[in-house]
Amino acid sequence: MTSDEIVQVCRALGDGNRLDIIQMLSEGEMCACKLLEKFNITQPTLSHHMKILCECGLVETRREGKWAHYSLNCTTLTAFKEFIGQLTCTPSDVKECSCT
Amino acid sequence: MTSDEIVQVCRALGDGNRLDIIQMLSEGEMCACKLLEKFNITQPTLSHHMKILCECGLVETRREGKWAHYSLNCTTLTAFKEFIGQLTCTPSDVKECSCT
DNA sequence: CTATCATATAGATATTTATCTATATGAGGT
DNA sequence: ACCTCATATAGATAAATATCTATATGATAG
Repeated sequence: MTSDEIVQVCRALGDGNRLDIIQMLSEGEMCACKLLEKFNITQPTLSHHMKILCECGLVETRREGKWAHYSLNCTTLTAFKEFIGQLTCTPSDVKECSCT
Repeated sequence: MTSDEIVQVCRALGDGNRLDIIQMLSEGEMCACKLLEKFNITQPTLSHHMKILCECGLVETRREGKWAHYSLNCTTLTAFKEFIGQLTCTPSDVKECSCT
């Protein structure tokens, strides 16, 4: 996963509604209509958010007749979790500032 | 860590320059001047990015004379990693769409 | 005290984005 | 064929944001 792809995932998660959607999908597949019930947004706005979540690869769509079922994409989620997991805050030795 | 705080961290990470900064700080504390050398941005722009990273709690500043040393904040980073780590993509049973 | 250096703030601007209303698409049912 | 329902797209708009130049702040050196 490239740095740009990570940025895109972070942008996607950087919205309250979308983060809530992701948390719901973490509990399993859910259809658009069900998601729509849970939020105070219009249908086109939900559609827009789902598009962003899909485009960054975090979410995938299963279409069944007129319904759209969304779920988390394991490949992307796992790669993202790995990336974040690798960040460390081990306090290294205090260094001199070597500028100038 | 509230959902809103997670959103703020994600927004902070949703920029290529800032993500790169975080990756550098993951290797240990670094001063502003050193960071500035690595990017193709002006000093005020770097300052702006650092402010955003600090405001979301991911980064902390240690001031030493005229130099500012930045490092990752362990508390926030750990909480964020935990949040992301908890997301799961276990494919649950395919459910009927129970709308109308 | 003054000049210099590192960083922060102010203000401007172009781009992105979250949201809405209106409309299109496309699948099923009658 | 036609109507209805679920979802997507188009277009508009207000708010947020990434960047710059110019300037302020505050520490250190002479």
